[in-house]
Amino acid sequence: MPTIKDVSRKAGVSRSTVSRLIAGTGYVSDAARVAVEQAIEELGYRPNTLARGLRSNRSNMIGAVVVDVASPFYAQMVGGMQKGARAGGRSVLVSSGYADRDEEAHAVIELLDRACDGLILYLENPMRDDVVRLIDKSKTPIVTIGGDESPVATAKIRIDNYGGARAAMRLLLERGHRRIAYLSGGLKYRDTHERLRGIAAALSEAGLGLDDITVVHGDFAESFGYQATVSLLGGHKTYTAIMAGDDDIAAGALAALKAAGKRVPDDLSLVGFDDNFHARHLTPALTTVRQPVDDVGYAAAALLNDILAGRDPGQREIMTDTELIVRDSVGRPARTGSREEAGEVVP
Amino acid sequence: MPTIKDVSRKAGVSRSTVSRLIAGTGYVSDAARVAVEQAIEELGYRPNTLARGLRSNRSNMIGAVVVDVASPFYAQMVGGMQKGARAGGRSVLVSSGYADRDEEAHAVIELLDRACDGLILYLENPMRDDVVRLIDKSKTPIVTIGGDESPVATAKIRIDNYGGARAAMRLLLERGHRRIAYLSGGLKYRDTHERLRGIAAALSEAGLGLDDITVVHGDFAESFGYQATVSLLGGHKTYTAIMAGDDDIAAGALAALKAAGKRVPDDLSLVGFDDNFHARHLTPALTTVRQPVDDVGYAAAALLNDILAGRDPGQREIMTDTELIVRDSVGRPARTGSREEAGEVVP
DNA sequence: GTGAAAGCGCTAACAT
DNA sequence: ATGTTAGCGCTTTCAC
Repeated sequence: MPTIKDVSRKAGVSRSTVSRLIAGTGYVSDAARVAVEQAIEELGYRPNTLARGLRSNRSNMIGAVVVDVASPFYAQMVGGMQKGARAGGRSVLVSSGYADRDEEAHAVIELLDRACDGLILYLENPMRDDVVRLIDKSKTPIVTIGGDESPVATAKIRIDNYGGARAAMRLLLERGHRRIAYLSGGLKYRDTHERLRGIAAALSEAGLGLDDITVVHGDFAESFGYQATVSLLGGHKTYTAIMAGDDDIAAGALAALKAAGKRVPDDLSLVGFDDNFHARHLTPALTTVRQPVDDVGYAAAALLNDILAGRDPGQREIMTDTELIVRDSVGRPARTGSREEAGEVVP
Repeated sequence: MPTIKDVSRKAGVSRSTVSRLIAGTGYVSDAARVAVEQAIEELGYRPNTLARGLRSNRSNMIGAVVVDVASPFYAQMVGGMQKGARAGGRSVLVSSGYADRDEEAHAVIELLDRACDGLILYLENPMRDDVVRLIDKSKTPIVTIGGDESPVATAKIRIDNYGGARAAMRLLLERGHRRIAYLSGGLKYRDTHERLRGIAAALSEAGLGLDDITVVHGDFAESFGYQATVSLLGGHKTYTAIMAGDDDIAAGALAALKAAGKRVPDDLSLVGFDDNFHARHLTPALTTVRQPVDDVGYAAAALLNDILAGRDPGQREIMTDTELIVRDSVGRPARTGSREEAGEVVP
């Protein structure tokens, strides 16, 4: 591989001149420019990124930690980051934290070691102290997505889980549902809490509270949705609507509902969260809350580009909106929903 | 950030000793070891990857080009690569080629520039000549997934598209289907051709040929599946089974079938390909061919680890098997399928 | 406008 | 077993 030295020799100039031309910094005469460009062309010269990085202490890479790249949700987010990073001439190095504190620490350290210019962090756990210190010491700018618990964040992108959950619950309420079960994801995930707050807000607008619905805590998994729904159906209470903590849970709930001979939305309504890939493939197509994952990834990378370029990004905290995607899984409560309890009658 | 120099000073030894200890190469006395380890600990020293890479011309990164990280299929593959790479102490730098020749070239060049130790390539287009030359010049080992058209491959991982398609078609044939339509993906994708060969093989076993079924070429997209199925249904021929080039096409076909009031599998059977995330969420759950995407990613990274370590990987070409996942979308042909044409009667 | 020179942090002969 | 030295390829004062 030819080096800058080869180019300079061939062009009959000094290495500095070549360097200046490439970097576009400083003046270069036209004669020199032509000679150097030709030499580069003929030699097939490519600057050595490692050397450049060592010298300038910049790798032109953005590091990203997500829960798991293999999951469609995060994959989309990473896709957005790549596009955003590319706009600033950077690449994205991704690592998975698998929602485990030590794995997350490991991932961050890996990226820091590789001298990433900045980090985008989607973490599920509070950051380990040693990692916090490492970040501080390296002065690497950090953009966090979602959580706000990280003390090291230079800027934050937040997803409006609160508003999304509120919109979903509002829809249920507006359609007249009162006997509602919420199949929540695990309490260890931070999104869970925000969504719960949103639900409470919607309920409160209708003069209700969380106590007026049934909340079951589990995990963001299809199996939880299935089992919880089976339990719900077997219990003494009756329901006209189920809200799921995410679309996986919703898929499980739907399967259980079908297995029990319940029609959706005629007998029961169902709402999800995320607008995952499979949401619109369910039958009926799932009404759910879309998170703008790719936009979020893009915005995070763009923000980092700004920060790294010394540009003021304007805002240090960006809230991205969710969107209620109305499909076919929500209807009005069945009048005959609960003959045995002549409870609330909805118009 | 402390450097090796700081460590050596603090430990009262030379930089070489520190370097040797870290690299685990050469002898280090116990006294020195203790002193150095303590200094590293106290200083919070982390070796500078860039400097190390510049010196040794190794980045400890594996570069990967896939069609699009944001798509669940490739995301899973990348997930596998990460696990495989980590086993060898390497990270994965991913770039998307978007099935475009120049984008793919751009992606490969980016990875090469970053001094990746080896590359995993899932390309949809023949590699541009200048890129081929670049790879040759850099002597970077290459593992290709799927395609075999790349002249630069050090090793290859292949997915048995041929066997998978054959198995799917065999299933249809065994169940008695003869009026079959195949909604193929675009001819520009190489998988398309292999699958077509597999289908031809299965047909030939039954004494038939490709001419005995209807093949429609389109794109690997839901919209194509939908439109093609609408056309099929509106034509003068009748069908008892549809085989789709992938699960997206199958999803579109299913939607069109439902819209036309056809029941699956009672009126028509449907098979997909890929076992995408949504396959089992369709109603009925889709019978399809699973590609072991994550295994493939893992294997590719493991292969590269072997090659880079100078170990003989045993095989330079690994064929990974596909698996027929039988769910609920395939049945026997409806007896009354085509009253108007008293064609073949199947048992 | 251009070149000389120093040095980023590390590794690997080579010498001791 | 350890230190000395040179240099990987590049950027960046500084001097002219």
